[in-house]
Amino acid sequence: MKQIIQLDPIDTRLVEALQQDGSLSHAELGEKVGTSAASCWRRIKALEASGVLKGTVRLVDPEKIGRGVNVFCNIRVRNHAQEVRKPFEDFLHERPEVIECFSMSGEWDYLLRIVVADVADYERFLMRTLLDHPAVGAAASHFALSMTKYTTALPVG
Amino acid sequence: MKQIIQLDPIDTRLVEALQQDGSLSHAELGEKVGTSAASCWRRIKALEASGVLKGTVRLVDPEKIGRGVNVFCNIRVRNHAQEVRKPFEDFLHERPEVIECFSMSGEWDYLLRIVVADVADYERFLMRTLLDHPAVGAAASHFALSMTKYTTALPVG
DNA sequence: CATGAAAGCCATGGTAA
DNA sequence: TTACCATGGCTTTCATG
Repeated sequence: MKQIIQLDPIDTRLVEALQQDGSLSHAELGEKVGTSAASCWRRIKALEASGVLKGTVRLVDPEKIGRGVNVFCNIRVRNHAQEVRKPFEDFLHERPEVIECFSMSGEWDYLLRIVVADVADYERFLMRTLLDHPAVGAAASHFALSMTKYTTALPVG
Repeated sequence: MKQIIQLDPIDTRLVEALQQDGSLSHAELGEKVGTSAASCWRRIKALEASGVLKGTVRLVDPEKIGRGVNVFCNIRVRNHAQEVRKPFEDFLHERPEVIECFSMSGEWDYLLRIVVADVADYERFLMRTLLDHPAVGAAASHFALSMTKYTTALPVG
């Protein structure tokens, strides 16, 4: 059972602010959320300790590095045994072009988001990497035309 | 036409490192990628200016704040005119539970990733918010059972 | 011309009251 | 919460390959 952490109004605004900009100083954060820098510092430490706040990352423009094409791929596994799924999931973790993977209810077992340079690049990945994996029974690919919205910020509070 | 920026080996490692941990100091980065702190500083400024590096964000554990349920929702719009799609996209930008939205090729027009607390929470969002929007013609929802992989780091180089 | 070393200033984190 | 201090990072300059 996962523990949900309750946040007071200041923590809530703090987490909102940090999700938007992780480079703010404690003083700026204090100003923004309505408390002092020292208080911010303590709250952030507590939020890190409780596991609410995770890492700080720098975001990259996909287009600028030639990874502007998003493909969603539904996967059905040959066999639902853990001995089949686990190695497949490990394999996905090692593939950097697989940005997201969800285990799904319904007709398909997994939904993957994959970033590639172009259609030919995806063909290579699909044919030579994904479909080669022994766990994969069936796959259905859907190309995105554009990214309408993408955020790492979750609604909080 | 989007411009793809070519990165030399040091820039590549720099961007890789910053995508993993955006809180490293220039000195630590220099050590990691094999150059000096000053050089790192200059390179980062250039990568920001060229648009490769975007913001720094803090990540939050979805489970810990009660947003552990992911739903993927396919949407078909009533009408493909820009006068219909644009207001719908603006509407999605205002909905914080909509984390990602892609305009899609194929049978459906949009694919949304939505984070909610539980199934009842999703029902409210679907019935009272999404399906109420005049642009929405049809919707098909798929629940994730678990998040197998999630990263913000794109493959570079 | 870009890089790396050196140095000073300043802001920041951390602590004590 | 406020005030303070010391640490360390940011930024510039300069010499070098």
